[in-house]
Amino acid sequence: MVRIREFDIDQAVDRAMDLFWRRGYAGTSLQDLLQELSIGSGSFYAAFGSKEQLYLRSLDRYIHLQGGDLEKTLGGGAGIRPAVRKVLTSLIEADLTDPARGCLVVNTSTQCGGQPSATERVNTAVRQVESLLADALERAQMRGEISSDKDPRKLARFLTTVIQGIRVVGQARTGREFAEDALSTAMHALD
Amino acid sequence: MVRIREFDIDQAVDRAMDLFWRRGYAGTSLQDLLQELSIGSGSFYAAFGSKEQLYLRSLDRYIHLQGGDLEKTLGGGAGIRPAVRKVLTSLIEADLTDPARGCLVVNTSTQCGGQPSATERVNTAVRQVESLLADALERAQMRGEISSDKDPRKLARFLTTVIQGIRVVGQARTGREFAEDALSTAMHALD
DNA sequence: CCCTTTCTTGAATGATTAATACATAACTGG
DNA sequence: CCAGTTATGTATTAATCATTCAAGAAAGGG
Repeated sequence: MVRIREFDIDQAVDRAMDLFWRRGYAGTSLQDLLQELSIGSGSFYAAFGSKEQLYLRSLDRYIHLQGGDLEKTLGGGAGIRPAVRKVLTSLIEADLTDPARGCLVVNTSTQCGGQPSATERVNTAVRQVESLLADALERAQMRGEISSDKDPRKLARFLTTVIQGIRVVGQARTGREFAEDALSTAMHALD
Repeated sequence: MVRIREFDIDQAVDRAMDLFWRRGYAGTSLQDLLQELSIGSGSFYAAFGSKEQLYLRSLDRYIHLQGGDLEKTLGGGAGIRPAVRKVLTSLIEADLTDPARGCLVVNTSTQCGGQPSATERVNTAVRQVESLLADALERAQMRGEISSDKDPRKLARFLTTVIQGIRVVGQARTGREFAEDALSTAMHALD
């Protein structure tokens, strides 16, 4: 009954996410996006409304993907210690592999200038990490892996903060040792 | 022998630093700067060369000021624990007072897109924090405030990472409790 | 095979950007 | 008080920005 879209919207969001991730909001021009997505501006605005809306959509996608990864790692059969270690290690590796990316949530929080819709998402993302960690820590505590006098939520907030910190020093190109020293020290908080 | 400049360059750098700090590089237009500094574009380019050069100069100024503050707090007569606690607490307070600012170094690292001159400064700043903390921790260790089996540099890297993390979650508007939970957990690393 | 609907293409829009040019004004050594 | 030097203010530049618009193309029901 109608002409069908020639590109896949979800795939386009993923590609846009990658571009925003590496170059930031201001650093990604509409031309960059059009070229990366191989579409014209008409299609772009018909599909996404505006650059800002696509950014927010990309950010939502990012938060969803990261949350899924985190949940999977923390929910895998391993104990809480190797699981947390794996979470932190994979961040360090990611920063070493591609230092230009960092974390889209962190990038957003420093670039959005307090814009409500972006700030709200940043807050949501941080709270998501906090609660995924808190749940995992609580389960570990019930299994006896963590001393009963620890507060899982407090520990989760601590680890969330360390995660954000690692993402920052990772972008500062301080080298693997730096982040690994921070990691090994942070792990002692679980003891 | 010549006409003298009508504005104070150092003061102008301070004001520009404040603007870049709150609004970011891309978010601060030349017009914004000219208005804030109350000068014309001719004077601007004569004095600073370009927007980018002024940004780097503002960043240098920021790093210098922050380094001085940190050195002062860590060098004050207090023990290492209250000193470190004060450093972290003041960051939390700053984020609560003015969440739009955050840390200019962190902001730069996520906004510069890997530009060498900016990345280099970010690296320098992180290493500066690391070594100021490492020196203070080493002195504290010699005074017997810190157990001799600790590695001051490792601890310094950990605290540096926590500092960056606090700056991020502070901008995420997660509230005072969040950062304070992270702070109190982090302090145990010194025990 | 045509009509309706939706998508695509590409040019045009006006706003904003950083940066420059130039005439004028201020200051000082001689 | 004049000459030389440097700062200032304004107007302008060329580029780039996100967005809109209109005309043509694809698809499927009747």
